Order: sequence, then structure tokens, then C-alpha cells
Amino acid sequence: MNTTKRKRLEAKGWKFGNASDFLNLSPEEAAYVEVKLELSKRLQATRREKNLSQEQLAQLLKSSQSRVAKMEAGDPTVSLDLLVRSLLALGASRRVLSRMLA
Amino acid sequence: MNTTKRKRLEAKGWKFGNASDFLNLSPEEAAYVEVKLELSKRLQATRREKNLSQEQLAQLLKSSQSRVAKMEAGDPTVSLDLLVRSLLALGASRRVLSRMLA
DNA sequence: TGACTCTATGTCGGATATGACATACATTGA
DNA sequence: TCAATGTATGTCATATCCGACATAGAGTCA
Repeated sequence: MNTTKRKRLEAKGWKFGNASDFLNLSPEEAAYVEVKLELSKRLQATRREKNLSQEQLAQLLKSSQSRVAKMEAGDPTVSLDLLVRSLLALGASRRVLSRMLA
Repeated sequence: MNTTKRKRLEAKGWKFGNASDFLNLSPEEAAYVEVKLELSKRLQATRREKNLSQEQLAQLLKSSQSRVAKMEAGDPTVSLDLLVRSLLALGASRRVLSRMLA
């Protein structure tokens, strides 16, 4: 089983629990994952508040529905860059991002 | 002149000024750049506080001195992911990251 | 039922970021 | 002066991420 696949499956597990143990992640790896998952969650929440479908958000971002779905699912192939860009595109400011991590 | 080169040169310009105007960036693009540059700055500050050379930090990150230099220089080829991972590796917590953006 | 909308997931070729290397420059100290 | 140390910058092959596409599943409405 390759690493990519494993990480994807492990990501599933993260849905319940709080993304730190039952995987042998170092504290900083865990924090990194936690940040990404938090932003994933916030992205979905923000999109729903604005009553946008994934398809509509995808257009706004010049991306695709499938990538938006992956972003919201916390797929490991989604970068922090893309998450942050997306939140900014939805109107979040730097300060709002800061609050999301607090 | 290709886009990659242009962005690199523009990054130089960011050293003075505050990364928003004199480049025709949309507000969210500007915010994105601003976030990256802020983290770049913080990375360098944190490294120096710990009295580490770029080479030493590179070893810690399993990266290379040149990449650390690029991170600190705000080179556009450096991702937010790498910046965040690096700060976490230097001991910054999610909350500290939050404060850095505030 | 079936059409429609929204979301999830797998895959793929092309785009971008990566570590590594070479090399130049700056500073320090002997 | 020279060597040592630290930093900057360009390049490259490879790894990783990207948008796009196909397709499946769930929910809604007539």
C-alpha cells in the first residue's frame, strides 16, 4: 500500500476523533493536519452561509467541483495554499483567518 | 518575460512597501501574499531567536539551506504549506500561528 | 418512476513546488 | 591576506498538487 493511499484512508479516520493520536504523527505533523482540517471545516461553513453550491464556489475559484469537494473533505492532496486562497476568495480577511486558527 | 520570473522580480519589490498596491493584485491576492510574507519574516525571526543557521534549520526540516533562504526571502516558489510546517517544526503552535496573522 | 441538483471519489496529464547542487557574495577573525 | 561560516540565487530532475473529467450516490420534487 503506497503512502498516498494510506494518507487518504487515514484522513477518513480523522472525521471522528481530534486528529492527533491513533496515528503516529509527531506533534508538529498533528498540528499541521489539525490546521488543515480546521480550515476545511471553515471553508464548508462559509460556503454554506453564502448559499453557494460546490459548483458555484468552484467557478468563483476557477477550479472544479471535485476539488472543492476534496477541500472540504480534508483530502491530503489539497494544499494549505489552496484552502487559504479559497477562504480569502470567499471574503475572509487575514484577521478572520487568524481567528479561525485561534 | 514569463510569469514565474515576473513574480520573482515583483517579490523583490515587496521588500519595501506593504505588498498591496503598485502591483495590480486583487485584494485577496494581496492578502495571500501578505500572509506569506508575514510568515517568512516570522520564520527568520524565530530561527534567529533560536540561534540556528539556515543550514541547521534545513537539517531540522530535512530540506536544504537554499530552500530556507528562499523561504525567508519570500520567494514565490515557496508554498504556505512549507512555511507553516517550518514554523511548527520550530515549535510554534497553532495558537502562535494565529497570533502571527493577527 | 425519472429527471434534476448537489456532493463524493477515483484517475490522469500538465503545472508547480521540492530538495539538492553549484556558485557567488558578505562578514568575521586570525 | 586567507579561511571559515553564513546567506543568496539560479538551475534541474523528481515529487506533489492542480483542474478537469467520469461516474456514483443521495436527496428532492412532480
